[in-house]
Amino acid sequence: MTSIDDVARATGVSTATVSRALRGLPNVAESTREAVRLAADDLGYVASSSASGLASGRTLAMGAVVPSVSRWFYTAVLEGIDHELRAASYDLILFNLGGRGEDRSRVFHRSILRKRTDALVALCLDFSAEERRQLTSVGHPAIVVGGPVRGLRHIGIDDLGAAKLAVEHLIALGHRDIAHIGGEDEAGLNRSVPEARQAGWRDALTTAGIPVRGDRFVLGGFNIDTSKQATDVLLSSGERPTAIFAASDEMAVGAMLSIWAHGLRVPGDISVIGIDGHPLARTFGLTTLEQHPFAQGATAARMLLDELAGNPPRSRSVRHPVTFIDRGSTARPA
Amino acid sequence: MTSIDDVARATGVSTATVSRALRGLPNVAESTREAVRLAADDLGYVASSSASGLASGRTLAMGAVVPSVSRWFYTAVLEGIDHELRAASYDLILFNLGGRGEDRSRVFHRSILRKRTDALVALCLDFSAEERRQLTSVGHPAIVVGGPVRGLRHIGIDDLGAAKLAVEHLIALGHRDIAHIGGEDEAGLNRSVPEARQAGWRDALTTAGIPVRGDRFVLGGFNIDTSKQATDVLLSSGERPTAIFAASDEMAVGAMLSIWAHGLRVPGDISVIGIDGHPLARTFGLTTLEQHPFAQGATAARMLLDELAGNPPRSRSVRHPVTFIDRGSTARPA
DNA sequence: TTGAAAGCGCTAACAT
DNA sequence: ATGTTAGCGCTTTCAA
Repeated sequence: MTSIDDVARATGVSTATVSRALRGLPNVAESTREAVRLAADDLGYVASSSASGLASGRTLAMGAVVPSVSRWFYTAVLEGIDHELRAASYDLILFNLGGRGEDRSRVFHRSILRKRTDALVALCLDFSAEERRQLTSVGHPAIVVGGPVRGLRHIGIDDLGAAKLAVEHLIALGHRDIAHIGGEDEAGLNRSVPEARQAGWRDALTTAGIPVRGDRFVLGGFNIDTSKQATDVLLSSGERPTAIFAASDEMAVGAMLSIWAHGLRVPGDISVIGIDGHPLARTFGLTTLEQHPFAQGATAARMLLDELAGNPPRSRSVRHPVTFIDRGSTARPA
Repeated sequence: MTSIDDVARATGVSTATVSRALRGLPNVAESTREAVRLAADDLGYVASSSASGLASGRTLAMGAVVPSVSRWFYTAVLEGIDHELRAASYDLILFNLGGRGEDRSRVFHRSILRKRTDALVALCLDFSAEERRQLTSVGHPAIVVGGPVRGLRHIGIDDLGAAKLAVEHLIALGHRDIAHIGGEDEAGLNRSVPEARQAGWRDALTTAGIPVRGDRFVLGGFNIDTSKQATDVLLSSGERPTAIFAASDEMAVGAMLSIWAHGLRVPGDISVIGIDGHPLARTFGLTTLEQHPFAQGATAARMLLDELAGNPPRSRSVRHPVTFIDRGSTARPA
């Protein structure tokens, strides 16, 4: 491997100058910089990240801890993060907690505290007080995207408010029998999000003076299949609700499939509304409240990069707005 | 930050011994090892990856270059890779090429050759001769998952064969008017895969003595929406095909949605078959040929880890088997 | 089984 | 504008 010395020798300058020239630092003659660049290119020299990381104390990499990479929301947030990182020439280290819980502390220790990264963004994950202490002790700025957390800034939407908006939309159309398909995450992660959305459903009904019926709440698994099954149950009872508010777009699609399978129409027989802005919502003509995970991820990454650039940390959490998109899956009750 | 010296001092041994003890190397007294572990735990010591990377020449990280993280296939492969890496205590660096082509060489240079990783797996990506030369020169073993590539090993399925199987299945049911919805990748990436699948369609028809009609081939975009539109076109013509072979499961779902929207039944009026094993296939009762991206990713990662462990490189590419799953979306023609 | 010491390839003060 | 010189925190011979 060609090292910085090779380039220095080839150019006839010191390694310090090579380092400065290549990193675009000031106080290097343009002619020198050009010569160094040429030599580096010629020799195929690229600085070793271990060496520069060790010497400078910065890895130029950011870590993203995700509960899974197979869910739309997470990948969309990841893309937002990645977008900002690329602009800043930062690399992305992916820490996937996927499934098993035992791994978690190992991952945390082995990888995160090993200082492979300069900062950390966690998706819908909580940190224990101990973990936060450790993060602080390694000087790792961290931020959470998704669910709110204790003791750490976070980027997210107002889940309660968004859910209320969705249900209020249905109420405004004249619905009074509105069911809710609540989400449940496999690992018990991210519980606050489905809970907030459920609370929004209750609140909106209560505020409108509509009694909250226990049998109008069913649990799905944040995916199409289980939500479809949950809706099957909902529709098998004698009297059907006139509208369904699902805790996610995928769940709403599941509801639509169930409704269709029962020979009913959307929104003719039953109105359906979701939350997310999932691509399928467009495909299925689903009315929804879009949250913008890409933007959320980008915001998080930008905040951290800012901080790493030496700007004063913005300690405040950021609440992203949601967008109401009417695609016609809701209408006044028959 | 507590360093290896702190642990050495606390334990009263040399840093060399601490290093050996913590890494589980032989020739360390059990009592010493225990003491070192205790002290390390106590002090919250974790080795710096930059320092050990620099000293040892190994980063204990593997890079994955992906064209996008928002597509099912890629994330499934990633999970397979991640699974193996975790077992080996390797970290995963994600290089997302997402969209723009200009970025590519920058990413390649800046990140990959910077030796942040010990090995590289590329998803459905080709390498230029120059890039391969560079990879070799940094001693980076590399492998490709997905499309076949020149000059590099790759893990993948027999796309031509799988497509033939799908079409032969339809022919065996008695179909003679079989349409194909071909895939087209946005970035022009991964072109060989859709091409092979299309070739399989042609081959199977030809072999069965069925003329290949140009108007029975339409192009979708490897997603539900465009495939639905493509099918709309297919169905708007006078006489309908009796079966459709889609180049992916998502595309097959798009076809089903179009068919239903036309008031037709699957498989009553039109049979549909896909390729992939996408979760939606189950949801929609789609008959398909499952490829197993998780397994493909795992195989790739394992091969590289093997090689990094010093085992002789397996230079051969690996062809993964596909699994036929009949979910009833195909039947004999009416 | 353990320790001493020489790097690994860079960066960052401090000089010049 | 450029060079000198210490490290950064580990790993790894080589000795003991």
